[in-house]
Amino acid sequence: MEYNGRVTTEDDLFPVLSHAIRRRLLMLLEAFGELCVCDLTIAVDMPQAVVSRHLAAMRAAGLVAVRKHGTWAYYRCRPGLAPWVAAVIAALRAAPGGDAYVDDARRLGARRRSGPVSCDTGDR
Amino acid sequence: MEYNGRVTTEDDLFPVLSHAIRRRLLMLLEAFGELCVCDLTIAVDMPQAVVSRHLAAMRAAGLVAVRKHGTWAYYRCRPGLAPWVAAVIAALRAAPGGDAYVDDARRLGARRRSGPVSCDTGDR
DNA sequence: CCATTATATTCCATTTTCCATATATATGAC
DNA sequence: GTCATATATATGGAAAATGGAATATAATGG
Repeated sequence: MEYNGRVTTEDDLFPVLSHAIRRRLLMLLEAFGELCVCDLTIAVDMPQAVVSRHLAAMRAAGLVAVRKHGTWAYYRCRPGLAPWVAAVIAALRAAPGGDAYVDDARRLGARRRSGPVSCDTGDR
Repeated sequence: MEYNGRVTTEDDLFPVLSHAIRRRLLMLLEAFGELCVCDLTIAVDMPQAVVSRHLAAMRAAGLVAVRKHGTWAYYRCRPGLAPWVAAVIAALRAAPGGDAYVDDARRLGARRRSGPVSCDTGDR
């Protein structure tokens, strides 16, 4: 149940990167390492169902992996991405729309600095 | 009339690269430098209207530029692409779907080697 | 002028994507 | 067991992408 998703092809990667929310989620996971859906929902300020559906698309494309612990689902960038996929993501980080990522990280960081949250430990 | 299209953003680039025909057209333009629509139509083996519409989308996204001479329209990769865009395209070249590009280039090369064609010179 | 060739665009039907909303599932607290 | 929370999925409808076919535009040759 650790690794899920397939090998990422062009037909998987570019449609996934075509949506701004999915790009923002990807940048957040790269910056923070591992995040649960509630963190991501707060960061991008979108309904939980929307975030969950976009994460499912990213998982189906082989971009992210999930680890489930208790009620929470912790998403992270899938390790061992093909070099060409990693290169595209690296290039994305230098794209002009970086302001959105900064705002997202700030929202998330504010929540984290306000004290530990339930999903930080996985205990409840 | 030389430079057309806008600065390419993430919202432009990734939808354009989401379609296999557009990726194939881009790889062909990178490999051959400048090609007219009739060459590209033969290379990807699709109806001319389809090729023309995809090229229009790539031009609107700022990825390619057109030079018109006589009846022909010569498309090329737009010079001066933002570094992050160039990096994505370079990564694309290393993606697994490269077989299609090889076939396209072979089809086009066969036409070229069979003698000069009208659109090579721009004369008729 | 007319005919031909190269390219672009329009119209229509189909498919896909997206969001909002509601609901389902699962886990843990009590 | 009930309740609350976290996450996933289903449903319905709007918007966009796509291809096929036909047509429009534009340039050239005769």
